[in-house]
Amino acid sequence: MKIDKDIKRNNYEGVSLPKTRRGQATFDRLLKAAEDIIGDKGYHDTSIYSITEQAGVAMGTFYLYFRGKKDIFRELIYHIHHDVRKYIQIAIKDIPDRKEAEIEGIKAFFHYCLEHPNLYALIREAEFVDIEIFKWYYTNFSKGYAEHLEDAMEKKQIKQMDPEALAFCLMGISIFTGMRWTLWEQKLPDEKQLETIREFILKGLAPG
Amino acid sequence: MKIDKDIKRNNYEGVSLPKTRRGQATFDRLLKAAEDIIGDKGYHDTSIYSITEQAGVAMGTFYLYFRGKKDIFRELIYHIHHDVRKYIQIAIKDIPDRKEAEIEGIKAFFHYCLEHPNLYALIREAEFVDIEIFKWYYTNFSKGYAEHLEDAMEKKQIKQMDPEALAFCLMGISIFTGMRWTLWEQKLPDEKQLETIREFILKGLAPG
Amino acid sequence: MKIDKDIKRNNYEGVSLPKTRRGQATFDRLLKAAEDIIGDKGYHDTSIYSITEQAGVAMGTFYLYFRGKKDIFRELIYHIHHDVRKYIQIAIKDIPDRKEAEIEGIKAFFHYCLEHPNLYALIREAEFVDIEIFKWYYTNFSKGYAEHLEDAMEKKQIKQMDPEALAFCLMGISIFTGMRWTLWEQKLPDEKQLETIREFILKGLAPG
Amino acid sequence: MKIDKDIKRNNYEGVSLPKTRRGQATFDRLLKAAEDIIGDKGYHDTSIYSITEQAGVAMGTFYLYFRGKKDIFRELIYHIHHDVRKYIQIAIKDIPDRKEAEIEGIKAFFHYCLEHPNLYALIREAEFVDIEIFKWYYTNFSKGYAEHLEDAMEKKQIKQMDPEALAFCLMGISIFTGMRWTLWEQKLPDEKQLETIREFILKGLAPG
DNA sequence: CATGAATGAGGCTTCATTCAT
DNA sequence: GATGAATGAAGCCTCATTCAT
Repeated sequence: MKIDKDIKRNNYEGVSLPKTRRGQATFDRLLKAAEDIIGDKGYHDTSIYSITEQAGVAMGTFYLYFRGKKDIFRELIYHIHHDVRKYIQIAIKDIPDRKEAEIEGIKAFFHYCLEHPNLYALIREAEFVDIEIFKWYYTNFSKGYAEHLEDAMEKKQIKQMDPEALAFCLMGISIFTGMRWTLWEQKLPDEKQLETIREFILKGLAPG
Repeated sequence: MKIDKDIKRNNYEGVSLPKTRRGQATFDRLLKAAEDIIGDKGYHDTSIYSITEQAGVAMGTFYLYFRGKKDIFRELIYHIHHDVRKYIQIAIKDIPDRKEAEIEGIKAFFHYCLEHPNLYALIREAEFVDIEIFKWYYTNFSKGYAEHLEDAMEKKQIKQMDPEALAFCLMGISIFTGMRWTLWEQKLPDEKQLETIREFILKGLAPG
Repeated sequence: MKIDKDIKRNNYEGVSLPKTRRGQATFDRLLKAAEDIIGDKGYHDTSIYSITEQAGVAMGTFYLYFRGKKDIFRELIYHIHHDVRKYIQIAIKDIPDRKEAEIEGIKAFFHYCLEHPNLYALIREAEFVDIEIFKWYYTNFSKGYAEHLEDAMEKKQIKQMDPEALAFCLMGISIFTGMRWTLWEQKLPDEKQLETIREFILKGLAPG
Repeated sequence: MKIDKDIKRNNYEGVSLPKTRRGQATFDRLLKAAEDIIGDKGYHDTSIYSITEQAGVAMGTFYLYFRGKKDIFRELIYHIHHDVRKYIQIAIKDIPDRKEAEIEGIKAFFHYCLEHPNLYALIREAEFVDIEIFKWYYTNFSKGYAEHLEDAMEKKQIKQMDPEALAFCLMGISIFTGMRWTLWEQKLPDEKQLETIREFILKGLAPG
């Protein structure tokens, strides 16, 4: 898995970055409050007032930095995107074998989901808040994924297949399984289940 | 894949079934209108008024049959659940080989998604509207799936593995891939992509 | 205290009396239901639907007998009026001394209030539902009261004073005290308190 | 009669006090409008919209200061409570004789009722809007009253009796009589009637 | 006599956003 | 940069009453 060097961030589209240190602190508090509350109650049940209250600022302040409610949500998605990628990258950076890296990447993803129970849910919720950011997220993510798979195909570590379709298969497994164990039980799949997932993927990818 | 013979329907929780023919017609019109509009604009952007308007009844009539917006949404999910299962069941009922049936079931699911572009999205949206119905849906669905897989394992058609984990892997692939091609391009994965999915799954399931 | 021989009841003003035995039963059930529910929750928090439901009839049936919500309320007031008077009359009918009869009448009234905790409250509520019926009730009641007092004045049993003002003083004491012990503690004033009330009234009324 | 020096006001239960001068002005206008309209049409026939309209603010503004209609009503009751007590206190502050003070207190109360025809009715209506505030009102009022009577009993100005029962007798007379002449005729009882009330009370209270 | 579906005005409440300070 | 009062449209829901059967 690969991390975008730079997530394109347009400073003037819905979000106005602060210019002073004090402003930066306010901005950060707003974002943190949004993460907490939207993460907890979802986008639609979160009012901007509750965000500013939690952040300890006045209502008007919100609009100094964000054009509206959707914009802070989008900002949140960018942050999660960045976080997840970094988290996974760190987990797999020393694994030379590609197939093994895939498996470990998925496990890392599970861990992320469990550590931030409602954060990753926001990615899924994005489909119903701002479809464009949702598509951006998965397009972006899958591209990185697909490149990796192509690499591995060239090196004959995995079978030659359509990289995008394959990427979505693997993402589907991770995301859906991750959701299942996060929402239902808030724990990892047990050993036997992990082994099943691992085996299914490894055999599915195996060359020949 | 297996279809519940009967979806348990609790008549007295949030939904009041009509007692006369006239009432039944009204009820049906409301449900159809909800399907159209919620399907089109999503749960949160749909007002109850717009549903009644489309159904050609007065606002108050809505509340004769549903306690609130969530209740008609839940009713909709029950219907979709039933529809999807029936659709898939019909598609695979004559396929004797289990692995082949899985593949065809997934293809049928893709077709369903494409034919009802925004209906299946409601299932995903349910996570953010009524988490219980969302969990009910996938718990229910996965049970049927897992039973089938167990069958196939006993018959050595597929490898012995954890059936639930495997069911969620396969569902993850279908649902995520289904979403991808529905949302991005409104068409099926192309031949090469379908072949990739097929091969990945078949190899992943293969015994030995 | 005296009871109107006949409470004027206009059969065609808001209330349509039933003509058949079956109708009479329905009418009675409606009235009983209204007494229960309005007594319990007050006029404004009672819906006609809840009355018909409790009475076991359909909504439309209500309008066969009552023009609207106010009309059944008014009917209730008539009934309570009649009840209260009868109750008191029975309690004092064998007491020859007028002053003693007043005291016993008040005690009987307290008992009525305690036995029908929320029925007498409806009389007070009438001020805010239908001021005319409210005024009717107390005008009527006070007239009977005043006549009695005049009688007693002629017989020199009590001092010569303005009968109406006196009637309202005595009613004020009964009603306000009755309300106090009903609402706060749901029991009678204790011995010492009763004795205070008794003494205060007797001395106040005493001739000379 | 005695006036609370300070009416306990809980700032954080249903009422949010404004923080700026501008806010205070708005708050006051809302309260004044509520007094006018609820006083005029009663609690149940007053819509929040009509209050805001009269106050010249938008609907939403109401909810900046009051959680709901009940809360502004309660606020009103506090104000009336305060007003009435002050009004009576002023009227009797220079009267040394206790029995005479009682009589004058009641007359002052009559005047208050006539000057604010529908304000005191709100106190009675409170029984059907918010029973707790209603009980608070009379509990509070009667306590002051009873203390006064105890004083007078110690000084042998009036007979030794149960102070609470006596207080409710006197309050019953004032309130019921006050209501009678306010509602029926909007004038004071005439000379003869006043004299009757006066005599009845004075004799009733007389020591010995 | 009785039913119960349908009406629709009316009221309540929330909340994203603006704006004067 | 920050405040917080004010807005008002938008949506929810109730319920007295009517009417076709």
